[in-house]
Amino acid sequence: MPSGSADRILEAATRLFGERGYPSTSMRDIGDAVGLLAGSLYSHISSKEAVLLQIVETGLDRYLGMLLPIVESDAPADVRLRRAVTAHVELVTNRVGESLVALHQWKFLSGEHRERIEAKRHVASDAFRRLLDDGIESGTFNAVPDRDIVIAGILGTLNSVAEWYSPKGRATPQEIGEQLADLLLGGLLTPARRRARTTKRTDVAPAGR
Amino acid sequence: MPSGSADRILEAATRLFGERGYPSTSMRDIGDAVGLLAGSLYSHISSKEAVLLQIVETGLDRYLGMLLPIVESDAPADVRLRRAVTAHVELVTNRVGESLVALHQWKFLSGEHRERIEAKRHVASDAFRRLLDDGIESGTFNAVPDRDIVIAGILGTLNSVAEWYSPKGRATPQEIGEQLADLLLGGLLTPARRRARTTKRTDVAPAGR
DNA sequence: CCTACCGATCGGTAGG
DNA sequence: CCTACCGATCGGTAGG
Repeated sequence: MPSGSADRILEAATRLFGERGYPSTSMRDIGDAVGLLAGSLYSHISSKEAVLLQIVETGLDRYLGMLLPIVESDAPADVRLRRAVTAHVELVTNRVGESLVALHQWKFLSGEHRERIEAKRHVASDAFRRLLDDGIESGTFNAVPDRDIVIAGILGTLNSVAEWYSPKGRATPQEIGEQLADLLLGGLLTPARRRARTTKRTDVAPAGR
Repeated sequence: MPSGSADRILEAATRLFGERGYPSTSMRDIGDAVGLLAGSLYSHISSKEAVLLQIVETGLDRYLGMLLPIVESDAPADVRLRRAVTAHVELVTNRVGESLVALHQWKFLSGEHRERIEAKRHVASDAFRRLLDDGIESGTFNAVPDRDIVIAGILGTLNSVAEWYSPKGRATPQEIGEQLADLLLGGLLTPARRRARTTKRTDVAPAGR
């Protein structure tokens, strides 16, 4: 139950950075949100960028702490992927502000801070890559020409949830997670239509590179 | 072949707004890129926000001009969806800067400008909704509990391409488009595994809301 | 935690 | 298209 001044500043900054972006949020905006003057914030924090770094790194660590045990469990690859998808959606919907900052505002970190965050982002996509490899090797997933495209596609879907999710929307986080898992794992096509398309695949191949 | 001063300013602003974001790009940055002083830009443009609006609206109009004829053609729904996916990827990879600005920086437009852009964004998601409805009605697509989740999932994947695509990457825009279409239309699961999962669907249903 | 302030930078303009 | 400048706002600090 965080309620110290530093925590309240961090909470307000998380919300504001997520809503308006880091460069568009001034220290005066954050001060207004917590009832302090801009200058007074510096009794509790060292710099604006240090606040950003802490939000981003906390969010990324939380995400990896959720993702890695799921990916490294010994369940079948498709079960692990489904769990990763639903857990991802639940984390992101539970912490929209933190997720938005961790996903987009890290670009405004400088130098070594930014490099450390980029390294942790790689840990996450590497985990998905292993998961995909496992599934292909075991015959659970279809072989794909380029795994990185599939990974980027999956993460594109999952990360975008932070941008449109509203707790007032029709669907619960669980329902969103299940439906996106169905989309990414099962696809849209009905089984009958899928067979028809598969046999005609070369008809729609690109003309050439 | 645009090469007037106003066009060169627009090109530079498109690249800079896409790379750093609108609030982090100063008129001096744009001036540097085209070899003018910040104040001199105002002989060719009326304001920084007017430049943003023109980039966003041009990009969105270009996108709708591509999407709507595809969605409204009389091909089967899955063919139309595949065409929309590949065309989306080709447009976004062909104009990364414009796409990034149109997709993310419109939030910094104010008042009526922003409202007009939001309306046009709705036109695009409405087109996808019709397409999905057509496919479900004709039995081409599986019925889904909430169409908007599927649409958001598809657009999340497609729009994220602008953030990671590089012309120096392994895959061509055509290959990316085909693979993402396979992912979104066909899914990852092999046919055998798909049947196994489908019969056990209720096992993994959420505990409740 | 406030008062009072710093130098830097912002979008934009007048006048030529 | 430049010179010269405007008021506003920025992140941050000294001193209490």
